[in-house]
Amino acid sequence: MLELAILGLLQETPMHGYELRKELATKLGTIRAAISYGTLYPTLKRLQTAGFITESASDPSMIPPMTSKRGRVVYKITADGKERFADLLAQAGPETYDDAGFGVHFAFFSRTDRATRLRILEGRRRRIEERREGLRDVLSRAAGRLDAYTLELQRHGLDACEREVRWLEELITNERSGRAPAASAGTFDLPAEPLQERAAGESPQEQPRPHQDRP
Amino acid sequence: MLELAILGLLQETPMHGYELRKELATKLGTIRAAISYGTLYPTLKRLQTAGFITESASDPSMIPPMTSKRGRVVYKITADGKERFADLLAQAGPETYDDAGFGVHFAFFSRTDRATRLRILEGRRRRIEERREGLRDVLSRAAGRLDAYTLELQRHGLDACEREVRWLEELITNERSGRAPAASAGTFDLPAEPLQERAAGESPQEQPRPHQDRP
DNA sequence: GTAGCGATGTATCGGGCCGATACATCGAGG
DNA sequence: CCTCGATGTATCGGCCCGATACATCGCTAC
Repeated sequence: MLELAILGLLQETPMHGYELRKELATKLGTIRAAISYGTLYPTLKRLQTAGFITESASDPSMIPPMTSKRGRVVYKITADGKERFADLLAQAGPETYDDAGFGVHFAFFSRTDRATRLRILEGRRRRIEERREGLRDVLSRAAGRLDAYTLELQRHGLDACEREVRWLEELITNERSGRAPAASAGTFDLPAEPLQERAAGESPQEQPRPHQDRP
Repeated sequence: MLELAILGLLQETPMHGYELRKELATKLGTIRAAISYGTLYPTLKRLQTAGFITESASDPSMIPPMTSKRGRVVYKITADGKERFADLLAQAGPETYDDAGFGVHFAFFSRTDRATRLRILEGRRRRIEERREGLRDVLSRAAGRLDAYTLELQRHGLDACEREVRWLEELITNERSGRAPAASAGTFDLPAEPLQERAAGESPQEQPRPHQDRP
């Protein structure tokens, strides 16, 4: 799973480990908080051994700070790596439908063809529906055996399942009709913020603005 | 984490591995689908070595089927194990607030004193709030850098965070006012099912049932 | 000036947990 | 009779995590 994510990010631009971890954290923030270095470095080593990435020291593209000879290692994807990435993106096994696997695949959906997107979305939906049925069974059949807290936990979990199924259904509908993914209006809207100049790479300012939350 | 769960279940009644796994699955169904045997058996061995549980072969409490000499191993909690369980229940480290840790602790809240319950609930809330703030940051600051699918993933994650915080807040309020946990009315309702006879400990019938679980 | 601090950066180690796999018994149905 | 699914115990390779160690850079504070 991590392999896919790393290959995907390195396909955009070469990076060193620290940077990679940060990008991973923002791109997959929903899935896992932050990848551990105890995972990242061994994985990078593995990918390197397999020939999917190469390392080159002291990249030249460092202008602002960093003008010294510290041992920064920049990783770059190879042709084999790109091929591998495409393979991993297209093929969907059972591990594609668990929380982590689905999250990573979804995060790279903009580089996945529609047929695969639909396949993954539907596989994930089936998975969640199964979990949901399991919880319903427990709540209706085993309810008497369980204490109030355990029951409450199941209820909350069931709720989350139902919500996710609805979300997936919406996404599937959108995919089928060829619309963009983000048709969910009102899910996230800043009150009166100027967020036009996004889609450009940068925004130089950044005022105090302490996290307004939905009106 | 698993250690806590196993000790907790064995405190209710002695069990063998297979049964333990099933109980784990229904009690922690929200948290992890089903514990792997590749996890369970080594953990049992560890607990045994540590002196928290003991194994005894071929339990006598097997009346209906099972009258043979197969190597069924029944695990029983020891006095040390009970002490250990109480310790684990009471103390809350950082791992108590991640998804798995919190879920297990919550599942045993009926055996936790109120002060600890509140501490854990609040710690979890803080954790989720941090995750939520991270997602809000990404959505407001880094939005231009990310594609529509990644953004949608973040939105969905943010939504889940906000929902969970609300859930936790409700639970905290209930704890403080001394009420039972399940005040969430209408969260779970089958269309026209008769599920009155819950809350009694038992229901004697249920005929066909090969291998009843607990009479 | 210099001492500390937080961010940047690379790397390893022990251990928990998972999926795959192997093997064996039992009751039920074809 | 014979296979199939549930019950049951157990191991192995491998991913991934948290803790830890070490080193440099730029900033602020004394």
